[in-house]
Amino acid sequence: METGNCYTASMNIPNLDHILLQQLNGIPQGKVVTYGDLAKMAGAPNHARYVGSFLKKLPKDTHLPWHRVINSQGKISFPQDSEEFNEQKKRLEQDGIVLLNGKVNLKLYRFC
DNA sequence: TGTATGACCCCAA
DNA sequence: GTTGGGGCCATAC
Repeated sequence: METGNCYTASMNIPNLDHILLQQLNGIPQGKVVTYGDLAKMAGAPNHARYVGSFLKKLPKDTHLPWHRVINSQGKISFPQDSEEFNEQKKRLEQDGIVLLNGKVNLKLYRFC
């Protein structure tokens, strides 16, 4: 199906995890989205925090572009002294996304 | 059933 | 542009 990106809905979500997976897979290389955006795309405007829990549940060796998900401030939700931070930063740079002062320019790289 | 925690968001100062 | 406080939902104990 043609990815229902940028779709907002306020209805009950039967399998939010499944939808989040689809939306996550639908993020093209070189683009990023915020937790709230991903949740909104899945039809759950206020489930931004759930997205974080969802990503945390993902296996470490997953091939999903979890690194393209950042907070609304354009920053990585990990402490700079964390391994995850460097890993995500490295992956973003691989996608052609440049981090300025540890922040991503959402104006340029924000999907949707 | 109630409390505490989390890869968060929005708004105001 | 940055920081802090309050609020949102779901999971774990």
